[in-house]
Amino acid sequence: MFSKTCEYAIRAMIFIAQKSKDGSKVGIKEIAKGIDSPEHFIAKILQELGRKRLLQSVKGPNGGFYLDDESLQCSLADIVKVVDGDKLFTGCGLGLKQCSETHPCPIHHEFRSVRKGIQTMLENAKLGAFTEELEKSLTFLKR
Amino acid sequence: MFSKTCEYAIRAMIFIAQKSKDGSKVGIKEIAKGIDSPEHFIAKILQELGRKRLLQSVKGPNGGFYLDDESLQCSLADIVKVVDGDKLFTGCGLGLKQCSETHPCPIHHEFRSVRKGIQTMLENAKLGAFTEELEKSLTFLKR
DNA sequence: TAAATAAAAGATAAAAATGTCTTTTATTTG
DNA sequence: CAAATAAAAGACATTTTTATCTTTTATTTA
Repeated sequence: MFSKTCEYAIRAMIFIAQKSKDGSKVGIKEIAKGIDSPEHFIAKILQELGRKRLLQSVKGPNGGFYLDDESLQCSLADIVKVVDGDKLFTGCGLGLKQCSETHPCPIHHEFRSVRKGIQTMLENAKLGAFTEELEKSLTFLKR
Repeated sequence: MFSKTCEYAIRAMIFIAQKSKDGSKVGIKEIAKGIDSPEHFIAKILQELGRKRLLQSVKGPNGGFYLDDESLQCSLADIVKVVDGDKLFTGCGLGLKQCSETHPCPIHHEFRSVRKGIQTMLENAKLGAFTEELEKSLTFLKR
């Protein structure tokens, strides 16, 4: 469904969101451990998300990554678009570039509703909304 | 959503299904052209589908690939399972191996219904059912 | 201002997916 | 049976994705 890169991105952003709720910042080492990902690999991903303003960071002592109030309103769809592009939301299920509403592939119409469901779900999933269940250990991000 | 390999596989199987309706067989060259894919690459994929009995073939003059009545009843879900495995249907959206109903990731429950939608859609899409619209050029497989 | 800290950036490597080319095997037909 | 045909199989190449390691830049604190 998502690339591995995107899975890491989502997990990291949810992790940072949780840590950001009380205004604190979190270092890349802690993030990598917290979501069980390669440190430098997730660092690259976060740099990209930072450039796209989905995430904030500061260098130096007491620095780290965090999400401001606006970023906490980001949805998973926003992250997916930055990392994997929007082919999941708009691309043809069979990979046909010329596929469209008026020139559909054999599964175009069936796919439309499925895709819509994915998009709606991801757009409604705001980063700030995962904290409570994580705190209560009703959900998890590593193992 | 699917790997490129799987996209080719589905396109090829729908193509062969169409040709098989009148009992004729179709060669790998014609398939590759018909779905706009690399010839030897799709050949490999069809060999695998053949080994799994989703597809029939005969060698030699007048040989080629075809689908018997049973294979025409195959669903796209069957093909996806052979080519991409069942991670699309059962895997965690965030790539967490330990994720389950009782130990869910933050998006587990939201994902369940989306995944179910995909699975239902693919299981209901039988290879034999695409022919008519293709014949009428209401849908297409290349460009 | 010097030292320490932590992200940013760059370079390289490994693994997986995708694509191409050649040889082998099975089948049919004359 | 010999030749032609077409799939099966094997070897190899390229591209993309994923992962690792090193250097640079920015910031803070003593």
